[in-house]
Amino acid sequence: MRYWLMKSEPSDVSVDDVAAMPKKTVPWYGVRNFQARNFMSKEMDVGDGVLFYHSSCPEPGIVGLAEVASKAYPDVTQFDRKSHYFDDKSTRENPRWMNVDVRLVRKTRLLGLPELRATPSLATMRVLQKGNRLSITPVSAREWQEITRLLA
DNA sequence: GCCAACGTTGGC
DNA sequence: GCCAACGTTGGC
Repeated sequence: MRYWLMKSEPSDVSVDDVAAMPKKTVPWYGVRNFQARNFMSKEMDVGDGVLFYHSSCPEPGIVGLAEVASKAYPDVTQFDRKSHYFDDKSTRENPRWMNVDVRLVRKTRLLGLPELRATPSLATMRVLQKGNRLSITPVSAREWQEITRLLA
């Protein structure tokens, strides 16, 4: 069992959007970074814990607890010419991009960036490091426990 | 809108 | 394989 932080732009897919989905499940499409892709395709397992994070918005931070709900499979948006995420280097035979499904377990209060930064036990979190841009980062068991405690 | 940080591309 | 140029992310 591992833990992850996954960023989404709420103007694209917000925690409320996912809460409104059937089964509260969404394909985590649009990841176009090899390291983040590899986390999904090589390291995630069904049932792993996920911190649902809103980025590029007025109040960035953790907004929900979720879980990995499927193994990785080809991201359909890479084949869609009309999609912002279309990739002409990708073919059905050799897809470059994969995604897992993520199921929202529960929406939480906003645990915003300032509060994360103000919590000494969370100083190790990748998302708090200067210059971090990765949209998917591993979270340690200790960090996960501290965050679920703050959200209890 | 600014800018720091980082990833990718492509010429050599 | 190096590295400059360029593009993107994402907080502020």
